[in-house]
Amino acid sequence: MEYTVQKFAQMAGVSTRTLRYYDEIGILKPARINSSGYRIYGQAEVDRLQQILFYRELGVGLERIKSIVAAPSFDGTKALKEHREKLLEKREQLDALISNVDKTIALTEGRITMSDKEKFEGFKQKLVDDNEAKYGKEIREKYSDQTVNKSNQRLMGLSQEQYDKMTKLATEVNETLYAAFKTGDPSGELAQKTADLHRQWLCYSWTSYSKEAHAGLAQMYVDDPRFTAYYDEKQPGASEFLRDAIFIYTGT
Amino acid sequence: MEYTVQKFAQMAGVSTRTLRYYDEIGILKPARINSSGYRIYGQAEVDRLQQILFYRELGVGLERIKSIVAAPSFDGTKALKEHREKLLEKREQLDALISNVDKTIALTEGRITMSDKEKFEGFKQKLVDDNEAKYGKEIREKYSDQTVNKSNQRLMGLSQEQYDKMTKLATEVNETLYAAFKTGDPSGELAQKTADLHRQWLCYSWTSYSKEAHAGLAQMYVDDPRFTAYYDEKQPGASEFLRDAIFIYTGT
DNA sequence: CTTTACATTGACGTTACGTAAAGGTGTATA
DNA sequence: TATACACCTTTACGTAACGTCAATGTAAAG
Repeated sequence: MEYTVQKFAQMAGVSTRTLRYYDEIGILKPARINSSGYRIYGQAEVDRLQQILFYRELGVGLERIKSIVAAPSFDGTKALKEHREKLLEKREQLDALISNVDKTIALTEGRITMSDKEKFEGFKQKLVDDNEAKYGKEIREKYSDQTVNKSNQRLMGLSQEQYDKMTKLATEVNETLYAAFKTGDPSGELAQKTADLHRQWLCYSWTSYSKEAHAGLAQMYVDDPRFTAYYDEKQPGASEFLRDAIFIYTGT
Repeated sequence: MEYTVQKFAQMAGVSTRTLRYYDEIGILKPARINSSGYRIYGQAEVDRLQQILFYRELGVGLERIKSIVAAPSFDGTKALKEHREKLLEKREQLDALISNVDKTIALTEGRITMSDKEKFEGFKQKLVDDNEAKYGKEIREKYSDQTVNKSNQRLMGLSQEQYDKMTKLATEVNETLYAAFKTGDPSGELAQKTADLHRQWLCYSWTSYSKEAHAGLAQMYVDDPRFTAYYDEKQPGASEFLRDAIFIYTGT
């Protein structure tokens, strides 16, 4: 497939000016120039622009991008896997920011207090040195693997301590739910405590917490037989009770 | 609490130059100037800078930010809730980018094909007009609520069509798993199809897909009695079989 | 054959600061 | 008391990554 500037730009979601600029600074030259002097882009340029945009998204300067993708040792696949890591990091930062906003909202509503320092959590970019991060990871993988349940933990990205807490929380949820169910009141103290424990438990496996998602999951506990079977086994109707409690907890 | 430029900058994670610039363009003036001409910032400035940085993070220009936060009708709490929405949107975009990277990696490994257009998914910023988005949402909430299972769908942010597909997929996963289990081979075609269907199903409830998380969940199916109970009920050992299939599928 | 859409190369403008220069201030230590 | 040193000030020029004209040539459609 061949593209003229405009077609190319439209498809990739950049401006024609950007493409010309990229040509100018030599970061992305067209495949060829036709008889009228038009820039014609081909397949290789499509893929290269994609790479460039990945780096750009991560805040890398064009000059550095140039030296990266122009290097003869440039390994596209490896770069992609690194992109992936960085994007996940960026998502963590974004999650931190979101939780910051959540906290700030709670602050204005007078539910909590926040230090000045906390107010800027999530803005600061983690400027991790590539090599350090990589070696650190290798070391961690090498030496932490002797612990039990390693595969699970590692896959979920949890530390031993976190994992222990998580399983302990799961037990607590069950116990509290059982006790709360007997009161019959989903808005009661015990039921609300169950909901809160459940939220805490969730936070170990969720990248970020939102009331809506929590409530959605609660509904799914009722709709999805997998969960219903589990909770209702010991106590028929427990799934619905838990859902009601969570709905009240999240204010849905 | 009072801060000099440096203290303030350090706490907020910005440069002193930035603070001076913000003073210069009148977007954030210090509370007062002391006898030596030093800028002194107070509590109000801390909160204001936080607001500014929220907007900046969203890519809003300083000139626009100025007119927003300087407006006498400026409602901090309302603004925060809007920030939250925008940040969630941004996260969706980021998730799209991550899934793009995942796809591109799969592409280089020859597992799938990708159109040129797909290659740029997630880069384009959704430039939603505030009002349109708001009205559109209100309208959607008003008129879509007559459908069945509304609460669940709405809470999960799914359309009727999506929800139907999701439940249909869940059934398919079960059926295929049952058939695959009988073959006894987790690397076989049927088992791998099960894993793929499972991935598809996941994508409805997960904000983003990653192999690691998928594999992690598979392990949890074995460790967490909630899931084990469900899958093993009809077919003892099904949970572990599914986990093995997914481990192979994700290459873990 | 004309209109319209799209291409080209300059060239200057813009945003949000970085970076240095030249100098005043506050305080701990020799 | 001197002086070192970290901190503050303003002024001013530099920069990255384009946006935005302007002037002009080309392709395709009616």
